[in-house]
Amino acid sequence: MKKNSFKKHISVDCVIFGYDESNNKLEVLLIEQKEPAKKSKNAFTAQFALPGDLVNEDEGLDEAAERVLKELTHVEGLHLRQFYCFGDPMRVKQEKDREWLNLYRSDPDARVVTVTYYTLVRKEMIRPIPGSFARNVVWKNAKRIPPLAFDHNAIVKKAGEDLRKHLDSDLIAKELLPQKFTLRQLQNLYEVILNTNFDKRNFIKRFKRDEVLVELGEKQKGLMYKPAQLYGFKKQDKASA
Amino acid sequence: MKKNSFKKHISVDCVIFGYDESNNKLEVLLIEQKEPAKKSKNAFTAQFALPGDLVNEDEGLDEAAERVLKELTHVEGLHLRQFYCFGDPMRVKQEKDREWLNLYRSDPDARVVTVTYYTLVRKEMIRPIPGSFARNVVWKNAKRIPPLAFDHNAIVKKAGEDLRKHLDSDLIAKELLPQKFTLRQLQNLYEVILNTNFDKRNFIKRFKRDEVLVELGEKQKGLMYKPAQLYGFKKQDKASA
DNA sequence: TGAATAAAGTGTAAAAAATACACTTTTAAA
DNA sequence: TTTAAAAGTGTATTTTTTACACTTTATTCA
Repeated sequence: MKKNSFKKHISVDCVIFGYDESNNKLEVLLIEQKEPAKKSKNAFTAQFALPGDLVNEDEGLDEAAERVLKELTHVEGLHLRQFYCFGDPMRVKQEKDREWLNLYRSDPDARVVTVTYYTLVRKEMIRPIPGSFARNVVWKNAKRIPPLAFDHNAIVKKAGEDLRKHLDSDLIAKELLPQKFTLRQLQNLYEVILNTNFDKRNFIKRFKRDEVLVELGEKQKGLMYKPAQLYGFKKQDKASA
Repeated sequence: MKKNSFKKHISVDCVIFGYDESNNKLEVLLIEQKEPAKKSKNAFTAQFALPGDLVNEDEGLDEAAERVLKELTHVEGLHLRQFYCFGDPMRVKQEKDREWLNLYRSDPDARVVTVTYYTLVRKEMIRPIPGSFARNVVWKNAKRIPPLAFDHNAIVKKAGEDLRKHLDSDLIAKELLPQKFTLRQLQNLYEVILNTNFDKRNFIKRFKRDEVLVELGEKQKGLMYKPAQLYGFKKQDKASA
């Protein structure tokens, strides 16, 4: 086997959307870059960044994205969707990113092309753990993403566009709601992702017609006001294009 | 600058759809791999493949795709759309592709991740010229793609899906019709790409409603039967998401 | 010049989908 | 039993989609 030059040049980055039902917020999981143990001469300015990593020589792209996700969240089996490949020759050459590259990359000058993925998760289902590169892990409102390392702001933006485009056809809501949920929960989710408001009655008609929901004949319990009917998603046949 | 290991690992591949108006066929441009000048021991079995190449160290991905396209067709300014990144660690490790890799790659065992693009062109607008890797250049009906090198069959398949998905919203027809065209030409194009048949009247209603066409007040000339009204696409404002 | 040919051109009715809109019911707490 | 909070529910209108067939026009050839 030849020298392992592959590993320098391809990375994956993950945009992990976390849905917080309690306040109906959509957030993005970011890491805060870690300062090295022994301080370097220049003060290290930690930036926020997407979780990501170089792809190992023998590792598939999807697999690498899963690994990154798993290392961070200890959750497996989330559906990751590849959405774009960012490869500007200058994308890892900005001054602001220099320090971090010097600290963590065997070849800090290497050009890196990154393949990006997004996924969705219920925020309360995971307790992210900062990995080796990260000092901290934070959720940031998807509408107010701070300046990020590299070209990560562009990546988050594109991930959001893709998410909104596929929300309906991909049945993404299934990944973000509990198994049993109310129509209101479903509507809240759509409203926060698409950043709109729907009329209750019209909103439901769509799902009724498409026959994706099952009425479970159960109701919510232990809440202050009128409990709502619970629904689930129908199991769908594996018939697609 | 460090040693140039980038160039081994990232390629672009282009799915070039050619539209032949005269027989209403949609075709894909393939190269036939070239046998080396001095024959190697084993007989070289030429495969068909997508035009593509390794990305240069200082070159953007889009830029590389444009270069590949230009080298092959001598046409510039076509709109290339990135649609997926294929990175299976085994994608260039099949026995059938060994010979070609040995002949043309400085590091035939290197793992290569490929970023894929598709574009559309009126077939008669270009006369493709085989480049350095290619013995020949051929158009193949998009519905009957022969077995290709590497994972190129999967790439073509996905390109087709993406094309069909974006045909309407991306106004792709604009790239495949002459400046002045008849409604029948427009319909033929849609029919061959989507592989369906439309009712003439209903088909047109959509465009009338969306106000993307301009009636030019001219008619076809010099044909045997009733000449049709000519249309053009409206210039569109640069307002999009 | 008129008959034949080939494709262009054209409208309407029915069904389905999307939208706008407001009051009643249910539950638990006070 | 009153109150608070959210669930639940129906209809009329508009828009969009679909289905469907005959007439008109320009040209070619007897």
